[in-house]
Order: sequence, then C-alpha cells, then structure tokens
Amino acid sequence: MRAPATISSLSDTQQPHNENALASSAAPAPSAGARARVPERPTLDGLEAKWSAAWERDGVYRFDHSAPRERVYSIDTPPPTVSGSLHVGHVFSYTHTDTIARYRRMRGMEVFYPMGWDDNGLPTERRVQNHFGVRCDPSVPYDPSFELGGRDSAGGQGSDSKEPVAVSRPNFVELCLALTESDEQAFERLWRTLGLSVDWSMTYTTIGRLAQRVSQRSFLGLLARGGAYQLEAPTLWDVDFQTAVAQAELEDRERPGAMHRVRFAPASGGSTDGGAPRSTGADTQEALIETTRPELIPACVALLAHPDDERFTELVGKEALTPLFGTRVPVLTHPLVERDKGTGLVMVCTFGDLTDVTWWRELGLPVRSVLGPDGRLAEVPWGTPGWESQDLERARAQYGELQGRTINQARRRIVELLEQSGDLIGEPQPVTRAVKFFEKGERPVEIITSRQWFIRTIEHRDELIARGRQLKWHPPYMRARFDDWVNGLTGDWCVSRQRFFGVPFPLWYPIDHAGAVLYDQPIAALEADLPVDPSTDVPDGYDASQRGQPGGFIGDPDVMDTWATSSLTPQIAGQAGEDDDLFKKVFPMDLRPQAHDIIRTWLFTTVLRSHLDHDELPWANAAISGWVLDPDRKKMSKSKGNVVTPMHLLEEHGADAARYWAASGRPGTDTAFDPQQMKVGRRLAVKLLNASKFALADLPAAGEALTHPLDRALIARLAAVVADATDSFEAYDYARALERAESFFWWYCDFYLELVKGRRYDADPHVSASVSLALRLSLSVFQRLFAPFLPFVSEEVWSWWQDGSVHRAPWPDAEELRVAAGMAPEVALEVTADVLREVRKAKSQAGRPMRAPVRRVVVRDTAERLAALALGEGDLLAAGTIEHLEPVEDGEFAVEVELAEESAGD
RNA sequence: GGGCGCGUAGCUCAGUGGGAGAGCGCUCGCUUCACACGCGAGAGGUCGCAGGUUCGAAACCCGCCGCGCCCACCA
Repeated sequence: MRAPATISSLSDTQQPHNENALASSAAPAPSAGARARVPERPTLDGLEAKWSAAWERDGVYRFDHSAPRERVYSIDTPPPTVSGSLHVGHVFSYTHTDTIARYRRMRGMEVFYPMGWDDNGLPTERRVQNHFGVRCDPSVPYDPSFELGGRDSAGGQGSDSKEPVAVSRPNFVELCLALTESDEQAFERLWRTLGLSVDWSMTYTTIGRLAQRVSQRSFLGLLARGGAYQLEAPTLWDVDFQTAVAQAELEDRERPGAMHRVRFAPASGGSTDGGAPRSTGADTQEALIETTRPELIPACVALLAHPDDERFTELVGKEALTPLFGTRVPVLTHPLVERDKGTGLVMVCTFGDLTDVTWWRELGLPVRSVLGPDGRLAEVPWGTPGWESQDLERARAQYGELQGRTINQARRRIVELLEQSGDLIGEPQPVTRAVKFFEKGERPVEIITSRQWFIRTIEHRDELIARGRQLKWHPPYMRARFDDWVNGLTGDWCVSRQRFFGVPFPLWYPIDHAGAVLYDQPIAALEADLPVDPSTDVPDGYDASQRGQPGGFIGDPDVMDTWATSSLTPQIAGQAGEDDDLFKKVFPMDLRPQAHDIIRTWLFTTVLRSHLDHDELPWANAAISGWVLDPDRKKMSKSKGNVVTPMHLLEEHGADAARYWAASGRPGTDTAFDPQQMKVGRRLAVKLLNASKFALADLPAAGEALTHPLDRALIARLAAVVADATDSFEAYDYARALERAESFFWWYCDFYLELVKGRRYDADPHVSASVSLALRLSLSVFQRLFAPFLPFVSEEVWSWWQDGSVHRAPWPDAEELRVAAGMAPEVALEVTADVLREVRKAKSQAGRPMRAPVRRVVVRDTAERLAALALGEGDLLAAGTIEHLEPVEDGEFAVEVELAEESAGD
C-alpha cells in the first residue's frame, strides 16, 4: 500500500496504450506539467465523428493477438439479422454489451469483441426475391456471367407483369450477398456512430466462406461420430416456404376456428385384417368425434378413447367408417386422450398435430397422408392398399371435391359435404384456439412426412441441463427459461431446410444403375475442399457429367437451418479449425450477450453444439437483456408502426445520450422507450464537459498531498463510489454502476465544487495546492467512471489533459483512492453540505440570489458534528457568503440564517 | 394448465428488516465569475389488496388481484 505522499509520483504513470495497465490505476496529473487545453466553449457537437475516426486511426479497440490467454476477455457478439430493419432495441442491447467490453478493457483485458452479420436464411431470400424479381431453382446450372436484367429500382420495365426469373442456387446466393452487403454497411455506420468498441477487422458473416467451412466441418464431425442422422419421418412443415422447420422456430398464435361434431358410422362385417378383434354382430353404436380440422377426415387412421372411459367400452376394439369416404378405422385407447374434451372420442389423422404423431408412433398406425408440401390436398390412390373404401366410387367423388384445394378451401368444402350427407351433427361452434406457426410464416405449420437431417438432442437432455447450471446467468432467473425449454423438448433437432440461401449440406448421394438415389450411403465432402456446394461441386471420384445419371451422384439439395450456423458463432468468430492459436485464446468465451426471446434458439443451440463438439460450455457468462417497450408497455415492432429509426435517434440526442438511456435499463429488464431519459443523459454529458472545464482550466499547480479535510473526505467518498461501481460491473450490472457514478457526480457538482471555489481561485499556492490535487484526482476518476457509458464526451474531456485514449486508461482503483484520502473526516463534508443546503433554502425562500450576503448562521448540532463542521468552516463561509458562523451544541440539527439587509450590498 | 418476472410520487424507476427516495414533469425563486443544455427551493405517495412472522415489513412467508413474458399433447 502506498502512503498519501506518493500521490505526486502518479504524475508520471500516464501510460501509452494500456501497457501493463493493472499496475496502477490513478492517473490524475497532466503529462509533464503541460497546461490542459480546454476549449472556450465546450460542446458535444461533432464528438461522434471526431472520436470514432480517431479510434479507428489509432486502433484503440484492435484486439492484440499476442496477448496471453489470461488477459483475453472474449465476447460472442450477437450477429444482427441484416435483412431486418434497425430498431432501437439494437441500440439498447448492444450498448449494454459495449459498456461491459469497455469496462473489461479498462481493467487491462484484451477484449475480443468482433461483429458478425447474420445474413443467411429466409428473411434475406424473401427480400432478394422481391427486390430482383428472381426465384431460386437448384436445377438451373450456374451462369457465371449472369447479369441482373434491370429489374430493380430504375428500370421499372416489366416489374409487375413478369414471372420471376429462375436462377441457379450460386447465382441466387450472389444476389443475396450483393443485397446484404449494403445492409451491413448501414449497420456498421450505426454501430460506429453509437460508439461500439468493436474490432472491425474481425467481422464475419453467417453466409461467408468462414462460416460455411466451420458449419460444414462441424456437421461432418457430428456425422462421423453418429451425432447426426437422416430420417424419413413426419416433420414440421411450412407450406408457404415449403421447408421443414424446427420446434424452436414455432410460436403460438390465437386463431378463430370452429369445432365440428362429426358422426362415424359403425363398420359392419368386422375388421379387414383378420387379426383384430371382431365385431360381435349387430352393434350400431355410432361414434361421435369433435374436430377443428374436418378436412383431415380422409387422413383419419383411428379413433381413440381413454382406456378407463366406460362410455366407449362397447366401441373399443371395433371399427368405424369415416364419413364421406367409407374407410375402416379401428377404435383404440390411449392414456393421452382426455375424457372431458369434446365427445371423449378423438380422431387421429396423419397428421393434424404433434399429438397425432405421438399416437401414430405409439400405436403403430399406418400413414394415410393427404396434404402436399404446397399446402394443398394432393392426389391419393383410392383403391390401393391403405386407401380402401366401402364405396370406392363415392370416396373418389367426394375426395375429388377436395383435391387441389388449399387447407382452408378444403375445410369449407368438406363441411358442406358433411352437411349434405348428414354426418355433421349440429352447427359448427366457433372457437378460438392457439395454432402453431413458423415464426416467420403466415399460415399454420403442417406435419408432412419427408426425409430430413437431424442432430441428436434428446439423449443429451440431462447433460444440457447440467450445462445450464454451470453457466453464470445474468440475471440468474433467466436460467428457468433454458430449463423449461430443454425439459420440454420432444424430438431431435431437425437441421435441414428446403431453402437456398444458407450453408449447404456437404454431401452427395450415389445413384445406382437403376436410377435410385442411395440416401443411406451419403458421400461426405473432403475436409480440404470445404466449403462445398454440392449443387455445383462434384464429389471425389466422380466427374461433373455423372450428376443425376444412373451410376452417378446427386448433391444434397438442402441447406442448414440458420440456427445450425448461428449456433457456432463462438467457433466462427474464434476461427475454430482455421487459426487454432486464436481459437485457444478466445474459446470458451467469457460472455454471451443476448435477448431473452432467443434463449430457446440461439443460446440453447450454441450450448448444444459446444457440448457435442468440445465437451464444454461455449462461454462462462450469459448476459440476458430485455426488450424495448413503447410507452404502452408493448414490445416495439415494425408492424405496430411505433419503431423509431435509431440513426435519427442518435442524431437528435447524441450517441452518449442514447447510450445513457440504454445503460439505465437493468439487465434482463424490459425498458420503456423514453426520450426524456436521453435528455437527462445529454445533460449529464454537458455537465461532464463543464465540470471538467471548471476543474482543469487555469488550474493552479497541484500539491503533493491532500492536506485539507474536505478534500480528503471527498476522495474517501469517491473511493466508496468506485468500489460500488466496480462491484456492480463485476456482477454485470452496468446500470447500477452508472447510477452510482451519476448520482455522486451530481452531488459533487452541486456541493463539493461550490464549496471549494474559494480555495480553487486563491492566489496563494499553499491554499490551492490541496484542492488542485483533489480536483485532478476526482475529475480523472469521474472521466474514467463514465467512459464505458459516455465514450465520446469522456474521451473529449480526457483529451484536454491526458495523452492516449481514456478507453485504454486503467479503471479507477478504490484502494488507491482510500490511501490517498488517508484518515478522512467524511462527516465534515456531510455536515458542511447540510448547512449549505439550509443557507440556500433561506436565500431561495427570501427570493434572494445565491450570492446574497449572510450576516449570521447559527448551527445547532451534536458536539461531534460541530467539530467536523469547524474543519470545513472556511469553505462554507465562502460558498455561502456568510460573515459569521455560530455553533451551538444541541442534540437536534437546526440552522438559523440571518440574511444581510437587501439594500446594503447591492 | 405449469413456470418466471413485475406492481413504490402524474411519468420512468432505485430502494430487500429500523428515517419513503431519485430523475423527469409541475410550482416558485435566482442573469452566482464551469455550465440558462444552468442554479436553488417547494408541492406531490394508505409502497396492488388481505393475512402472517417480527419489538419493528415497501422489503421476509402465505393467499388473492392486475400486467408482461416463457413453456405445455391446444381433438
């Protein structure tokens, strides 16, 4: 520990960038006696442009690859979806992360803080299709000289009448890349204006070659270890995008529907296959079911009752006939059937919902599929096995009324048919029920049987729960959402998508001499060839002419789920398998910042992939930010029309002010969008300018030590604030760190600065020496405390008197301040401020100016506080323009103020 | 149906066992030599409701009400 006298030696500790920054954290004096360069009229205008250019030029945020592992703090930055629009939510959450990054950097860490752009996936495809008027057709060969036909912007010709132009997948991907590039530039401009301390030399994209190599390499590894498999199975399917989707991508939406009560006639003559229990003869009990999806009646494969439901004991074991189609279906039991729902009897279709899949699987029911991938009822082979009917002609005729129609059209039609046949009992009852949608889709998801790739997930459930406990969550209660999700998983992760702008599966399949594709014998790409696009690249041992030919090969047509790439952001940013030295330094990462709505997707899948590939957590900490709500407490969204353009926000209020608002939102908490808070932030920034100007302009020489009791008390209180802010940052509570620094700073300006003005302007250097030192120390601390939040104004005021960037200056150290303060009489500052407040009140209530002279002040207080008051008496008399101070010992604090006559002085 | 979070001044929020607070807004006053993007002062609250623990509850426990979010096999 240092003695107070050594403070003066701190004047030479000013360091060039962060060299061994942990060694010392107080840097109060301007370098080598140079006078501070304080502008005549300090302003916030133009600071964003000035300092973001300077930071870029000086490489202030450049990651030092030579730093040892122990000094690296790595951040798994969320790559924003660039084809989406920018909104204030981005400003909000990215600011949170940036304050943490800046704090760690000032703590002497080399911060690995890359930016990524999430440009693959459906949102980009949709924009490209509309923007360029094209459609991707993987069967079209690549055209290297493909030019856009003037379909975009200026031309205008044909944009309304023409069919979309079919282009190859590589050409389509080129168009996606072209369009996302301009989006990415807009994002980068915003981030730079906001002051994110990102190292822009490490930017990646989720469709880039690096991301593709890492994704394909990871997939091939899983495949080789048996962690990935393909299966022909019922899959969640979006009929608009015509692709499989994953459980994690579903959301519920309330939709109006109708409940239909439908009659199934008993099947006479018993079962068609001899094994099943036979009807005992003349039973005539009808089976009534209720359904919201009558259009799936032709896909019905069974009726189910609860095993204990006595109402159906007669029926169970027999068969019923589907109305209209006359297909025999067995009546069975299953414990998942709820007796009090509907009629107690439920129709199982292939497939109406996920429960149907469960029943189908567990009861070994056949598949009778009517829905095509385009969401229309497909042609079905009546009369072939599985499509029998009591009356084939009628079945064909009735089904003909439905075939080719969309689900909704078919539903309307079949209700009419059921009415006509008398199988609809009563009127359909309107109901509102939750329906599962693909989160980006516009029609409910269906379940369709198809061949897809899966990553094994379910069997790792317990390990994943354990990983969740290992991870430090900020705030801690967010872990519950992870646990909920993992415990609720019902199937492995389907990662294949029947789309184009994504990472292709690095696989081909042989075609046998009869022309059949051998899906169970995939040909994996060679590691050295990654990334590959199997739609244009040729597997080892084949040549291009064999594509699609008997004895040749065919490429896997699918791309990976966007989360299959995003789940590897730590590996992509850290260049796993590309730059092992870098990867070892940054992985596992220190921090994953993200919003709470994608815990089940991004956070979960990243934990899973890291667990499968590296057998460890991808990061030590997860900091979960909330959302930005509009003043009505609803989530801000484009569709509600309440989105404020972030760039406009930064221009109007200034980046520091916007950051102040963002940083006031506590971790994990949804926060209302509030321009008022930005005005408050701007005031704080202006205050820092002006307080710095006061403290630094023409400041008399600093002394060796803090000799005045009020100065020592101030530094002691400051030490406590630094300790509090530091503890808060260590707990990832940037909002608390800001709040502590801010409230003390306002107190400092209102009381301390006013109290010491007399000594600060005193011509006698013996009088001004201590306060000069205190002002330097305190200003230096405040400028650094605010640096993570208000990087622009902090850098500005720091530059007036210090070399190097404040953002590479050491974070203030509470212990050093305590040592400098020595045995500080903190109560002296308290009681002096208490009396000053009373004097101000008296002047205010008398309507007099603050400099109005005071003849006499009587202070009643305890002996202890009066003794402390004596220590600050000189400053108090000057600040309050008081002639006489009269202490009276008394238990109760009370102040009498006698103002001088108004006419006399003025 | 299950879970998580929230409910404190008109607004945005801090406060987790012992004086009910901050900022904004509002009212009044002050051209004070860092700052009028300022300074000073003031008004304003049965801390969602009801019980319990405790000498003492805004805080801890139980129940209820309201809001938000997540999850669920929602026929």
